[in-house]
Amino acid sequence: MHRDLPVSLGGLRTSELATAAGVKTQTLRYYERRGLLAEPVRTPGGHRLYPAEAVILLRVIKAAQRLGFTLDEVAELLDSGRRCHPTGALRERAVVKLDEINTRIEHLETIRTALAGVIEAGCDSLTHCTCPECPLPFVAIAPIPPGDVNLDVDAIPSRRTATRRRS
Amino acid sequence: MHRDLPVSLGGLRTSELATAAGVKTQTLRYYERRGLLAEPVRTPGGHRLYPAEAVILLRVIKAAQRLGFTLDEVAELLDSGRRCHPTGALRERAVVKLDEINTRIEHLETIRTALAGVIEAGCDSLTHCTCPECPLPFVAIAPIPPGDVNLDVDAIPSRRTATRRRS
DNA sequence: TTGCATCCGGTACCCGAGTACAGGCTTACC
DNA sequence: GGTAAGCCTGTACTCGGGTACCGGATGCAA
Repeated sequence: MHRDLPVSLGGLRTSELATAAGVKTQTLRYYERRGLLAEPVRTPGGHRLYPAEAVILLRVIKAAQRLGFTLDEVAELLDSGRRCHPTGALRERAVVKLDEINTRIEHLETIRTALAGVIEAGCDSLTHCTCPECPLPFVAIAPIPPGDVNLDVDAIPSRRTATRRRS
Repeated sequence: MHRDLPVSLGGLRTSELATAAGVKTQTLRYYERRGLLAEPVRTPGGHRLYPAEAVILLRVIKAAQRLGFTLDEVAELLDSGRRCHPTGALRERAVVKLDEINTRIEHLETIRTALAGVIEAGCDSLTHCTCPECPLPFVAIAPIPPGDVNLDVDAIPSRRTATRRRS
């Protein structure tokens, strides 16, 4: 292998990487804190110098986000990908995530149906609707779905901070 | 009209209303701060005494939440319902909300398709996938959908606080 | 060498819908 | 009167994914 073409003579500066990956410079430091980006080499003065591969890594992170993974999950997937030979980790995660997405779609479809009913019936007030056979009281029967309209706060065991470092 | 049956002799205590409506007592005070619940009468000692209708109001709020409305929207709908004769406000809001819900469902369906593709192809790593014709790079093409997986932060003009009082 | 752009770490803040806790007061019952 | 339960206000915290701002240091070109 020959040497790579010189990339900004020694690495990418924070703003160069940010521009190349389409994120803000603050986001890079945020990802570093979260453990998604390894701490890069520094100049003698303390400025970060990223390797060219960092651009690809950031694209991968964004792709995984688009698939519905949280940054914590992305970090874990990247970690398990680094540590060992290919296992089923990604696949398993994807299957679980798919299930999650399906559940959320179902909840939203329930809402859509109820909302369409309210529109169709011509409801004109939450409290004193004058429409005949008003469906509003029946909306009260269904539970409030988690995760979409209201934030889903169950299944969160450990307290965490946005400024934590990686384990 | 005869007098209502005595309800706890003068009104509902905070915990009585909370229990009757299926919410926490703190939530009642939170709703009061948000302007969803009017400030109730107090005992000489400063304890809140709610009218019996408050239970119904809370059920209405919960029903509206189930339809996908935020508390701000619910507050507005309740307000416009109180101020004037039935207008199309609720209907208009519901139509807009329905559109919102549909958009979110579409985003989630895009994610679902991509995720199913990843599972079907048998991807085993985010960074070094060994599967043939890996779909992962193509995931990078679609934009990150707002509102669902990542929080939607556009279209927020005014700064607001959770502890504000109603206007 | 001067001047300006960029970068540094640290902290605080945003969204929504609550929840949690501290320290003090009131109410109700015995 | 004593005591326990409930209520009060006020503040801080949760989730996730970043943003915004600060004072100070560094990098680079003219």
